[in-house]
Amino acid sequence: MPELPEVERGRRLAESAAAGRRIERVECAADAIVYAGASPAEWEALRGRRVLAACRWGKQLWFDLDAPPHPLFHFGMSGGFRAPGDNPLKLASGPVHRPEEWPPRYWKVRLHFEDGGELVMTDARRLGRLLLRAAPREEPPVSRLGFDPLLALPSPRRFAELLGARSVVIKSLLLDQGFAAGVGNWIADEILYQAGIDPRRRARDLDDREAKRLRTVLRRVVEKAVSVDAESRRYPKGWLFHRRWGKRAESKTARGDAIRHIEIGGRTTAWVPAVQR
DNA sequence: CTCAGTGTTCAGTG
DNA sequence: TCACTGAACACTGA
Repeated sequence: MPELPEVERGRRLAESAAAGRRIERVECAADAIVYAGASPAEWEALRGRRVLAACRWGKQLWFDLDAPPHPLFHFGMSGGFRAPGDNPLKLASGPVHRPEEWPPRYWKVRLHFEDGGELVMTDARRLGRLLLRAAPREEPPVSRLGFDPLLALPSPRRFAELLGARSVVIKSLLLDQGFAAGVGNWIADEILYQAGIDPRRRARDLDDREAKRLRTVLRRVVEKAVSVDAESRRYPKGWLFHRRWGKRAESKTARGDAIRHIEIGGRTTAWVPAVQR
C-alpha cells in the first residue's frame, strides 16, 4: 500500500481493529527477509501488550503500546494491513486479494486480540519490513524522515528555502523521504503535473511562485487522496493518476494533452510537456 | 518468456 | 557532503 494515502488508510484500519485492545497472540510467517530487523522470537514480546494508538509519519507506521518494544511497519511495494471482513485495496503493482480468503495470501504477521479480532500485515513482494523499536519517533527510520505533508507541511517561505538549498532534480527531491516523507512515484508526478512544473528542473531553479504552487498542490493532492481513503477510483477525473499507467505512446490526459514517459532517478516518470514548464 | 511496477538501500564515481 | 548511477532485493500479472 505504498504511498502516504495508502499507508494512512492502513493506519486507520489498525486504529479501528487494534487500538484499545490487548494482543493475545502473535503469529509470524517464516520469512527471514521481512523479519530481517527483528526475529519472530523477539515479536513474542508483544503478547499481553495493549495497543494504545496507531501512528504514522510518511510511509512508516507503528503502534504505541503500553510498554516497549513498539512494532513498526513499512509496506514496501506491495504490503498492507488486512482485517476480517475488510475490502482490500487493489494496487497498481500489487497482488489480487480475495476478500473471502482468510488468512489472506502473503500474510507476514497475524496479531490476535483478546476480543477475537485480528489484524494482519500482508506483503507479496517481500520488500516491506517489520521492526521493533523502543521509541519509534526518536530512532531510525522515522527520525531520518523529512516533513509529513499531512501532519507538518512547512510554511510557504520555509518550503521555498528547502528547495533553494538543493540542486537535485525536483522529481528526485520529491521522492527523497528525508525531504518529503510519504511522497512516492505517482504523487510526485501528480503534483508536478498539477503545478505545471517540468520534472527535470532543478529544485533551486524554481521561483517563489512555483514553489508556492507546488506546496499548495502537494497538500491538496494528499488531503484529497486521504479523504477518499486512498480509493483511486474516487480521485478527481482530471488527475494524471488515471492515465499515467501503461507507458502507451498514445496516452493522453483528460484534457487531451499527450503524456510522455521518461526515466528520472531510475523511476518511470509520466509528464505532460504541453502543461509542464 | 520477458518485463514493468505506488520502494529502499548500498556501493561506487565524480 | 552532495548528486548521480546501477544493482540488489523479490515476485506477480500482463
